[in-house]
Amino acid sequence: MKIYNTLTGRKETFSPLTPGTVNMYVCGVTVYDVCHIGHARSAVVFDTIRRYFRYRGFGIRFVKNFTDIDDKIIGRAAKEGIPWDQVAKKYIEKYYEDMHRLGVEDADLEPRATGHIPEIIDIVKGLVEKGHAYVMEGDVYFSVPSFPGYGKLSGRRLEDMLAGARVEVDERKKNPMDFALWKSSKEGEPAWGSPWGPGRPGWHIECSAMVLKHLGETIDIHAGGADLVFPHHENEIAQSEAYTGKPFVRYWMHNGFITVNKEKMSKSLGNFFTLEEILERFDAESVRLFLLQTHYRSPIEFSNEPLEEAEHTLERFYQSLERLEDFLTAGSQGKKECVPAGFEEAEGVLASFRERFMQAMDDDFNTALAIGHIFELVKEINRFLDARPAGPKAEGLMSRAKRELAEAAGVLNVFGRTPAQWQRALLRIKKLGMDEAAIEKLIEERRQARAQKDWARADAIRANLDEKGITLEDKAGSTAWRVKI
RNA sequence: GGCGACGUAGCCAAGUGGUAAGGCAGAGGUCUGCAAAACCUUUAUCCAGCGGUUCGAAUCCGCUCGUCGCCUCCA
Repeated sequence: MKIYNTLTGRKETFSPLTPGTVNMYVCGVTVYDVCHIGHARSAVVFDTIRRYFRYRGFGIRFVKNFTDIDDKIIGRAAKEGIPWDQVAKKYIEKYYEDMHRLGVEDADLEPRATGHIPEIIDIVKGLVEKGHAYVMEGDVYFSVPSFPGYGKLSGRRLEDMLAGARVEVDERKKNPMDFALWKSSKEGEPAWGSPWGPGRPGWHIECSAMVLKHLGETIDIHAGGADLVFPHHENEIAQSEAYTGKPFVRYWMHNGFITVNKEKMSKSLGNFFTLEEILERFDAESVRLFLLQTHYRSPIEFSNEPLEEAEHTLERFYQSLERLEDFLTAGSQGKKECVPAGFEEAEGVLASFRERFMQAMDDDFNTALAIGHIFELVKEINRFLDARPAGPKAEGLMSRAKRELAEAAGVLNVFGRTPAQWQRALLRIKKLGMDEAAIEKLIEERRQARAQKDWARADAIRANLDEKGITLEDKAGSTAWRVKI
């Protein structure tokens, strides 16, 4: 298995510290507002990676935090007129709601900054004792020049950063690059007691504390969005390694951004789309597929078009799955065995499928390629079924195909529903104003018209449904309806 | 100003040394009462441009152009 490591800038063969088990920490969200599609990308990508590790037989301890105290939460509390911890609670709940819809599984552990104040204080104390941090009027700062490796993750040198001159000027810091480990609180702000007076933790220290407590001094994988590389992860390395004297993280993974008009989607630019509004218009599975159809490190341009394409892709998948299931359900009782000419080819594609799927995923979690392989198999299934096969040999092949698809689907956590569930979900999300019963009733009317060869009447019913967004498909013994995309 | 990434068909997107996956859209065909779907054929002599390394490069190196990111909170 190969993983691109931000620390070295290249793909490396993955081997965990303890063979067979992976310790992984993902930076979650700061809960001061609802999530946008960018947050979803990070969650979905690392959820998929976690699932793949399990699929490959690794034991994995997967930790994802919530930052539930910081300036933005305090600001939001003032704005909404509710206590800061109510802000955190509200947006944590919203986070779960959104992420569950996207098929993101809860982490094994979801620690919060405020649940680790004593651990944070211990580390800050230790850093002060070791001379890596200093106290200034109730604040504690990490001394960046005291840590020689500073800049190794983001690939920059201290001098270069200072030359940038966009660093805030804070006279109390000894060095402009120094960052807060502990912030004294003003009157009325949330505060915890500490050796330096009442205050709250700085942003970066919580992750160091939670990693250390729940996963250990050196962990295998630490992940998050690419915007966390600097300063957040750089600072985490500095404070953690200065404190423990051990390497902090072995593989750093960062996902790429979602862009809008080529620009990074962000709160400050105001060009973001919340998950709430996207999930109002698109089924969650379409969104998840949309996110996985691009390699996790590449940027994704956000717009309706690729989301609609993802719907198409799902439609194609579920239609083939339906054919496959119909074929298996019907069975070959009373039919003459027929092994079509394409049997060998189909068998070949099927036999190599799992291997190709794993090869793609082994290569830095190339979900886009893996999905491509799924569609090669889908095409082969369609082709095979087009040849009207019958008999145990064909059935055996197709039930194997079904199992293989289900297995891959389980890893990516897309393509996992039944075709009927997919259609119902589409019917709901597209708000066509028709329910299943009404559609079935019209299909029955049309069936009768067709039985009498009243083509005009049958076509009128079909046209009527088409106008409302429903396409009919006449199959061997029945008619299926589909939501037009 | 410093550091870095990316530029593949009409669109999306894989592909890091061996001769361009997959999807969408388009054209023609098979199937169908007609459709729809599916399948078949077809759609990049070529991977931003120019040089170089190599038997061989979209893939490695250099330069140019373009786009974006980080350097400030940020997934």
